[in-house]
Amino acid sequence: MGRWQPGTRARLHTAAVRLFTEHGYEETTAADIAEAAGVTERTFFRHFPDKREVLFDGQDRLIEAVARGVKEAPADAAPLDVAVSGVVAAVEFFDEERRPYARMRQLLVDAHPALQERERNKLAQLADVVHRGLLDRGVTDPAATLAAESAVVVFRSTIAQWLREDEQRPFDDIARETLASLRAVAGVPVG
Amino acid sequence: MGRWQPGTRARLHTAAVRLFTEHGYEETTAADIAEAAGVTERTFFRHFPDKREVLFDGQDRLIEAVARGVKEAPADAAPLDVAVSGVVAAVEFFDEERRPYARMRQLLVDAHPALQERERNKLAQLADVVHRGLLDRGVTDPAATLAAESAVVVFRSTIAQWLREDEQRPFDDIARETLASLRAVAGVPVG
DNA sequence: CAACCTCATGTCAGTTCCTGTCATCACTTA
DNA sequence: TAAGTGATGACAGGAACTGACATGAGGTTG
Repeated sequence: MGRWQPGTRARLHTAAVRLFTEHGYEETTAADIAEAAGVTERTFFRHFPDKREVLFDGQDRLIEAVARGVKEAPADAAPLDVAVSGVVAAVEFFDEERRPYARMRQLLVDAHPALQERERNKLAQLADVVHRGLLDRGVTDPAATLAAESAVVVFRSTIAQWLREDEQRPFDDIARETLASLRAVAGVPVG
Repeated sequence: MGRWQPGTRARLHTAAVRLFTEHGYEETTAADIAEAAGVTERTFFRHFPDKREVLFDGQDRLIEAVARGVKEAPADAAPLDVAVSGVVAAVEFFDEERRPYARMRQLLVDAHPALQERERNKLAQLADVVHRGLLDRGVTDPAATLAAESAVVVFRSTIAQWLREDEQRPFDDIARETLASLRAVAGVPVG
């Protein structure tokens, strides 16, 4: 039947965000989204493995950015610095057209446990990428895992702070500040 | 109808673990578990909010143990030490009848993304408890969050290492070792 | 140009997860 | 003994997915 429509996936994504914010996440069915995008429910699930995933479309590019950031970190940097360099590279992701979008999305996610769960999942993927990057750099494994996961902790805290300050200050400034805080918290206040 | 049966919840839990390991997680339906426990599917969902949750029954006691651990940490300890004291208090949880059980459960969880998602959720609750405990102790908020989440990182890594060593060494020994590793990774000069 | 191939989509049937609602029965308390 | 409580059964139903098969558009090859 239907002739081919360009950007079906993108249309599903934007329709989903709109319907979710207008009527709520649980109140919006996958069929509703599909209809709003002019396709069938079945097509929705061909593009996204489940309903939640539609909100996380495009995160692959963030993952890639982070991987690149880790790879391009200075060779003599400490593991945690390398890891955080990775997530700081996510600036390029948040500095595009996505700004106003990011806050709206975050509101949605924060309001629904099911979506928070999925978000943590994505952050775990981020940790995995950083982890692999560190292994490639020769960092051995207990340390690599710890550094990668700590970097994600810094990442989360940085985003939260960035949004709290209404995206005024540069993302990477806050990231470096957060990293310093983590070091302070970790205990030893040495210069 | 039915006369009251003691321990319905526990019976559902053990039946679930058995069926999951025998036939797989996705292959086992909630109705199967209910039937094996001698109740209705509806009753299953009265005891557990969803199918995954049945595998995490009893985690409340772990949460409580961690909260207690944070509360009882020495007054002059650094935030991260307090936080880790909390998760180290989870020893009492892993030192009971649960040892052989823990490994089997972990195999199940590791094999199914949906269950990993839920596990991360539980760990987030752990972080919340530690976070609240730190706030009660007067630690201010950016630091409290960072310490709490770092403690969870230590916790995860510790469990993994503990299982890797076949539960030979004491849990809290490994935890302290992991904490030292984290400090080294963070580039904090050890005191 | 026709036969062919690929690929996104539509259609339909079916399963599983999960929920609301009401009835029932054992046990408890007044 | 009457009323209340609490766990359960029975049933209906919605929403999230999945598998199988058909269709039609566009590009490729002879």
